[in-house]
Amino acid sequence: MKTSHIQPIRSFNRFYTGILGLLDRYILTNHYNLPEARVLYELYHRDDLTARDLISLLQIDKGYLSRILRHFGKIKLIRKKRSPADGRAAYLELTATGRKEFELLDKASNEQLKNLLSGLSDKECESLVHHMTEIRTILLKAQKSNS
Amino acid sequence: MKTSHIQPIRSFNRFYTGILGLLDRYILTNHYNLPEARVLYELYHRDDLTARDLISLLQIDKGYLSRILRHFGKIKLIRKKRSPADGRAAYLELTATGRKEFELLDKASNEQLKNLLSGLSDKECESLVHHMTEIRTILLKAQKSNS
DNA sequence: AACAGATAGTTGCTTTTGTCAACTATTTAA
DNA sequence: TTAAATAGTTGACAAAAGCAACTATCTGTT
Repeated sequence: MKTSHIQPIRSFNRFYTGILGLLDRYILTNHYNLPEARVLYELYHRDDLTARDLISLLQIDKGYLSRILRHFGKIKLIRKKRSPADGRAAYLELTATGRKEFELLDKASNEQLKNLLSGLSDKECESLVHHMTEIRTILLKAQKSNS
Repeated sequence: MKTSHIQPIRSFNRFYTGILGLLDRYILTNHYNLPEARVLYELYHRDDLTARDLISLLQIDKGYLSRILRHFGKIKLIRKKRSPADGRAAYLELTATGRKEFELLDKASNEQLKNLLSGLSDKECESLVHHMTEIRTILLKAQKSNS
């Protein structure tokens, strides 16, 4: 690892922070904030998650999460099922309403991104995806060798 | 732009949100939060910025910014110079203390990133930078054609 | 010059977001 | 059976952010 690479990477990070801010900002105006949206995302994509799982997945405070989940329970987006194996834990799942709600959110995010990319050609988009995949591979390796 | 590219890009965005969170989280424990750090960054790197400039640069609420600046004034990180041309506006600049303070923060960020990348070879780092540059070019083009 | 509207920045008030520590209930291991 | 650990909840609070009203100044129009 060369020190000379640090600056350009940090510069990219600042740039990409802006991009993500742009994409998030628009979506999260109403209804849900970022942590809430992330919770919905995880619950939509994985089964048998507990609060504990979400805490380590999202790096979120357990008190804060508990309130988010209570709120989601109240507005019928999620259901809790006490684990038969462990009476303290509960498996979380989206209700049909919850799934629909996530899909709306997801669709809006797609639209927002499409909008940003609308001026690009197929080739450019493909290239974008390619570079992203590469970055991901490299950073995953970095993370792995760090743990 | 093909719709099929949307999903992998959003997946990368989630991944990179995690990376940025990792890097930010550690740095910003004490002293400054993200908006504050960004203000310091801008003031360190550019002269003759006004509050207005920071608002459009950082997309931050002017009331919130005003308080941040007042705070920075109190702890002697910045100085305000009334613009001779416009009595409402003030040019902002870091004091010597402010510059030192930013440099500490900046150094810590560098260390944090170095740490993340420590397992990578020079080649891999170079490749990382390359892909980042490409992404940036493409996204800048996308943004431009959107405005 | 005099006024109307725009702009830079500040301030008070409020809401949202997030943190912390104490607590209950349950489980695990000795 | 008891002590320590763990899952989750709750209350109290602090930090972060947003909104709208306000002051001071500037710009353009008549």
